[in-house]
Amino acid sequence: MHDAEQRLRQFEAHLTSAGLRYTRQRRVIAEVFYSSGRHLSLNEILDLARAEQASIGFATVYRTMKLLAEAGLALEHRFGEDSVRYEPADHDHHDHLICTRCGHIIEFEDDVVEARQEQVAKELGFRVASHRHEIYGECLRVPCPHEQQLAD
Amino acid sequence: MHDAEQRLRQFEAHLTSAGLRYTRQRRVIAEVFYSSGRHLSLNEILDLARAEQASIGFATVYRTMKLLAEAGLALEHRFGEDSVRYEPADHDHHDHLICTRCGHIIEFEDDVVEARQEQVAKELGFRVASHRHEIYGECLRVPCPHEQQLAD
DNA sequence: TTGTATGCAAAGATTTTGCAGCATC
DNA sequence: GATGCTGCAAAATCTTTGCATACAA
Repeated sequence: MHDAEQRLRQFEAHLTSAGLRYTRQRRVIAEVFYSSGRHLSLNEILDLARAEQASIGFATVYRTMKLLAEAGLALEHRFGEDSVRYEPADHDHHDHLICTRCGHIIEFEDDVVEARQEQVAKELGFRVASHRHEIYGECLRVPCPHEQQLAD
Repeated sequence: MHDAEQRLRQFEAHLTSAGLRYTRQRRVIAEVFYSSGRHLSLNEILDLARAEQASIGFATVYRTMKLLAEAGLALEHRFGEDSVRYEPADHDHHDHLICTRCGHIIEFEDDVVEARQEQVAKELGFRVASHRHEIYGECLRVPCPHEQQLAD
């Protein structure tokens, strides 16, 4: 995984080149986002950011995450019925396996699947722009070894 | 694709066996749902149903589609940023390829992908309960031959 | 008749935006 | 000092539910 510092610099560069400002709030939000667990909801990011600066508002988190997503530095997900979650876009493409028992999210990637879906799209006359592949299932190990819970 | 009539009978049987009622509204909603295009939003279903019976309310469509989904006769989807869409569960499992230009939705299935994802989950110690695989892309043919628009 | 269903409207939940004051460049 | 940013609150969406009335069995 890329260095969080590198992502912060990329964010700053993105803002600067667009004539936007790298404010204290945006830095704090990006920091907690890149240094914490993946797949965070806006409220989770807000809580983490407020630990650094209590006055930060939800709208600022909302708009900052939109900026990060537009800059290609964060990815938006909507797993199951949940609200939007953000994930740092700091490594290669991957898909997700979601435990229906504890909510734990495992990332995976599979070249065979990737190649096949290109082929399928091609046969249907399509050029792939992006895709989303989520597997929902249950961990076979009991007790479930994944401690993270779907929060918020 | 299964006969729409068959699905209506299954719905009626499901309701009856649960002590629920097969009302005019439920019949109308199921009829338009099974005889029309796939992947309809609740408002699209409402419009179609109101063409048959103008007094039908949104809440009735909402609750009826929930019933159909619980009965396994309809599938809920949430493509991209859209609201929920329903699809008749009247044939084998398949995934979706969504045109980012016109919103047209093509169904596909690929045994290689299906088999690989079982394998991936197994390697990670998971049993697959369900999955969702959506490819977003652009149709290479110009003009786009798909006339259906993402409505509502 | 009796319990369920309906339609309306209101409540919830989440996402998005307007705006007055504030901060950055 | 101008322009963009923040935090608040309100608006906009979409989903879900309470309730009085209507209806199916």
